[in-house]
Amino acid sequence: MKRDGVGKQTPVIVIGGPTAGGKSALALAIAEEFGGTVINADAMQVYRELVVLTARPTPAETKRVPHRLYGVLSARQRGTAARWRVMALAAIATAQGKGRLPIVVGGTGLYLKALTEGLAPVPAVPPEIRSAARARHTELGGAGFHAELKRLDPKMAERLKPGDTQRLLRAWEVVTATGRSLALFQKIPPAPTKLWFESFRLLPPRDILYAACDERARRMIDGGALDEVRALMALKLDPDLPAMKAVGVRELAQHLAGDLSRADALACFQRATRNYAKRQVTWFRHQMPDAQTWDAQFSESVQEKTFSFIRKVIDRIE
RNA sequence: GCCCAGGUAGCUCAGUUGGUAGAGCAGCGGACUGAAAAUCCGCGUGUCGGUGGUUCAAAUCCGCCCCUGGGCA
Repeated sequence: MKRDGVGKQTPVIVIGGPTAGGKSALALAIAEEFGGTVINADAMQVYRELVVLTARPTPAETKRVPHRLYGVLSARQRGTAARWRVMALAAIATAQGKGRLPIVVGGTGLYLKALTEGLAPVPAVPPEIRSAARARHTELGGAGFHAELKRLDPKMAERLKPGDTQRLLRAWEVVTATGRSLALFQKIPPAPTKLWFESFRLLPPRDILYAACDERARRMIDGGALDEVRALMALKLDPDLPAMKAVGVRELAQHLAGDLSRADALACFQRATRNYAKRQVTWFRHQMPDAQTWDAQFSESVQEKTFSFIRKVIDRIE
């Protein structure tokens, strides 16, 4: 949106929105129209083992236009917002170096925000401290751990709920490792990126979105998701790994283990997809307010509106 | 036809010895800075199957009727 001091630079297109809204199709269309590179901003599509379950672009699609950051990590690795950000920045630079329009697309709002607004400059927390945090949390329980954090870092404790395990752990790790509150790091203004972002969000009406979620889960289960989960389970990974938390993994694994009928597994999978989509809608509604908004799922008219918007923006620099 | 067991929120069900009802899930709203497809927070009026009755008071007790399972014929 803002391009003060960016000179003759080209924009970076950013597309966010809930799952099953057609973001990937829009990204692909833009890439073909403007000569772009699609860059994944989805926390789960980065894992190699998750293809069907994350609706990763097909080989036919990736042949039409370059796609980056899909399947670049193994499920046994831990992706993070920071790690993704580094990769995304590199992918953007490479695309621009080749004269291609970078199109960053994905449903992981945090990643998109990390890219466009930067992250707090917190030093890496040593693994020993991370596991110590976990051990301490198990030992004390949520309320006890929260009380301890209150002593170590009153500011963070105040804004976190005792049930919010994940953020509690992070706050504890950061004070323990650095001696400073995470809140302090977060107050440091991030270094400006020099990149010029043009952001879009696709927010379909709820009934259409939910129908698309149901359809998506059904297609996945019919399209090889069960085999994919079977293979993933055979890896016997730590269930705490991010890849193991992908929507559908738990539900389909339960079916494979015989604990859930196929119909029930599908119903649970669909429900989980809808729940996830709803959280994304809330996120994009409030955390990405400056984006150009289409209150619809992907369609030809959405595509046309987006194209003409981008054309206008590009014309201004020539 | 008879005998059991049920009919309570969109769904699954709680509801103590009568004091006009509440959980989980769903749904809705919200938070969100290195696990984010994660992790959390908030929101509960519904003909208690219907209808008569007993009672100051009925989801709760009694009668009749309707519906759904299961069993006996």
